[in-house]
Amino acid sequence: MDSPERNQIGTPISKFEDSPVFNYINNLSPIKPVKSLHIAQTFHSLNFASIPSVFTSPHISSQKESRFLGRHHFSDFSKLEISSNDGDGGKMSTSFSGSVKLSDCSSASEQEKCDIGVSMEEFNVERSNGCSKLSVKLPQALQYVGSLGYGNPDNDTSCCAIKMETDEGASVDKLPQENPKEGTCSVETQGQYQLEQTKEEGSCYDWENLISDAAPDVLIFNSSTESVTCREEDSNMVDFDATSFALVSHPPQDEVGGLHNAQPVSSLHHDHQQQNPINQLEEVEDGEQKETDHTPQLLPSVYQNKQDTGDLSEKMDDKVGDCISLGKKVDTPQQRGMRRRCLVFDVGAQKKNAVDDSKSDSLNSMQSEGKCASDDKKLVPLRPGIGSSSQCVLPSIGLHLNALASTSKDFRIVKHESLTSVSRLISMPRSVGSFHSLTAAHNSANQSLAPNNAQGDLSSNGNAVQVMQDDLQEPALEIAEEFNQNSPKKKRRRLENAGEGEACKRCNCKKSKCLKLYCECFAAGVYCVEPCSCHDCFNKPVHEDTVLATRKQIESRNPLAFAPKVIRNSETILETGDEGINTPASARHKRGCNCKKSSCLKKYCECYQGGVGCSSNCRCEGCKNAYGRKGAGYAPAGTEEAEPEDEVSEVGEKDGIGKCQEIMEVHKDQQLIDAVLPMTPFQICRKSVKVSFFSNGKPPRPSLVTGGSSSSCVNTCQPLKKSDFLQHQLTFEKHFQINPEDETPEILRGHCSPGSGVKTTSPNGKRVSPPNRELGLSPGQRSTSTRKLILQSIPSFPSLTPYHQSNGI
DNA sequence: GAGTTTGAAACT
DNA sequence: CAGTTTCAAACTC
Repeated sequence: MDSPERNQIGTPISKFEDSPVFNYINNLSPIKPVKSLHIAQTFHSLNFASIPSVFTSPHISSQKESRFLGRHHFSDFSKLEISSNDGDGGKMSTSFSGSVKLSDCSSASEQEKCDIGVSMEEFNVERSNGCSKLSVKLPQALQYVGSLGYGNPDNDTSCCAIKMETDEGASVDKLPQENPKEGTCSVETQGQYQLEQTKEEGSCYDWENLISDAAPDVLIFNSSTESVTCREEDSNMVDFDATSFALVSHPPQDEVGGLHNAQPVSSLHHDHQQQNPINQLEEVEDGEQKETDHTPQLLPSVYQNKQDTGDLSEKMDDKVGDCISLGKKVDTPQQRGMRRRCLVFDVGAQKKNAVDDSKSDSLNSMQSEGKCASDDKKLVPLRPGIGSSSQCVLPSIGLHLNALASTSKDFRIVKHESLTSVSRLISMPRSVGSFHSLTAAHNSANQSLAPNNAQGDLSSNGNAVQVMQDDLQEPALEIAEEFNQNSPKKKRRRLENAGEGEACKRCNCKKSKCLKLYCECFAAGVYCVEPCSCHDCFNKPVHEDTVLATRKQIESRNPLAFAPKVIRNSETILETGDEGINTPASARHKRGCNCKKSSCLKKYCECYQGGVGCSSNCRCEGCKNAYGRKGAGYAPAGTEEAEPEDEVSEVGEKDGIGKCQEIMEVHKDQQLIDAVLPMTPFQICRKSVKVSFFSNGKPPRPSLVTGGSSSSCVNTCQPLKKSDFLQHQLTFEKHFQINPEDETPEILRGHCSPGSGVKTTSPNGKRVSPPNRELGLSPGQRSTSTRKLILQSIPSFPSLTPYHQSNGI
């Protein structure tokens, strides 16, 4: 099995040895770097192979999924691997290791364990198999492998190298033997096994070393700090040899690294997983020899972790810096692609991890929010540094999205969400998840209260998502800054200050236990988060069952209870039969308001709050809704602004039938747009439109089924000034260019917002300007509103479906 | 921050 | 379906 690879390895090794880190490691442990070279080389080749995959978006999703699935289907994995590997003895060995780990995972209840196992398996599979078969059988793992670049000659070489190592290492033989043990045993067993191995092999690892080598992942996994350590490891790797090492670690590390940099919290798991695979592979396959390789990287990190969490921030910074340096150092287009990819993966991975953690770990992690929060805080300071590098920042994008999803206004929440992954995950799945869905066929985000119905629609935008990540760096930085200020009160204040945009849902429920629609969080389909001031809150992941049951109950009463309250104009028109109002921006409240004293000029009015005009569905009295009075069509923004009250035309409500034509016209326009433009969140909203006419012109309240747009969307849009829908679309195509002021990707801004985005054509074919409003919003407000838009809109989608179906994988 | 107002949600 | 109560957000001071 000795392949030319070894020869190739030479260079990298030298670099390794030269690095201070390497020296340090050597001092710590007797292990010699020789074999590490092989490993590194192997990975390196893998990395190169992966490069091609980088450009293909599908991989990302696959990766995520693979991991996620992997956990659940470990047993299958082992089987598959075995079958595929039957041909080669060497391959068999590798596959075996993988299978073993898989079995571990399956047996192990802990996610961490599972994660490790999965990652291991993936790697093993890749190496051992190098075959497309595996990919087919194991889409998840395979995809990941595919990203590595199986088809490429490089890949083959890498595989060979691995095989050689396995063959060479006595560990290989041992692996099969141990498999039975591990199969039943948990990860811990693996650690022991490794220890035994070390002992047997004669390697003189200390307990610490063992930990780092064998079980670092397991031990450290959960804590965010550990992730940091991983990062350090990664960074160290990078330092060793920017070119070779960075590449080597990249496939996994990049993802991890990128995530870490950007999103320390969420990325943690990934890092561990990814790194673990490497380490484990080395350990398992190479046994003693490979250990040396690992030790250099692992030891430092481990030690650091043990020493202080307090230093984490510093470490993080260092790591970040390293990552950045890596990115810079290795800037070949390919690598770039890798990074991006990694980022993307990270995001997805994060979700998965978060989801997995939350779920598999069973609420524990979620419950331990407080703990997470602390970790988060630690991490927070680091972020700014992260922002320095584009790559690093990119990962953070995921957080940003999360923040957006959960609460457009407060990023602080985002932090919690990402870190804790518990409550806010819900939101994450939706927003991010939806986007993720783009990449990943199925988002696991079970936690999201509502299923990601929109995901499918969004999937088309996968590329856009990636772009967003790149573009969102600045926002990420802001987030980091915001994180620093984290008292709930401050958050609240901010929200209040933020102005109208309702960014995040934060409730203050006292008697409803956040299990009724009174609760904004619950109504929005998200779990309550720290910023909430609710009492006796049951709207938390811990009480998922209760939440679901209650939700079901409410939905049984009113299927549209969780549907967006505000409907896009086309929908509205159809539903309400109000066409008159149908200016493009004429979104309408699903049920209409019932205001009597507020004249629909205050937020008491849901229509007003949603930034939409009142419609025939409204039973309001003395309506002066600036966005459009009941019975009156939406007036062009300018008109309304000029004199909303003058318009008070109480134009009789048109009969739905009579307006059919207009409606149809609108529909046509919409269809046209849809056909031409790529699917955007906004579009999603549209699609949800249901056509239903009612003789009386008023549809039953629940008549509407809006798949996509959420009330939030509309709401958020409201602040937005009139902008062309087309323009937004174009913007979207441009890949979410970020407006410097808003920091929000234009996509987010415009798409969902019916108000802003919709410069659609009126029934007449004239362009209607959305209600601009009296609510003159400052740029900042707009941004918030836009953010909110995205997030909220997403949540609303899922609301119709059961929360936890997401796992459906 | 406390109290009031308001209208949706829930209940009867 | 209508009326009443409950609830929490919005608003005011």
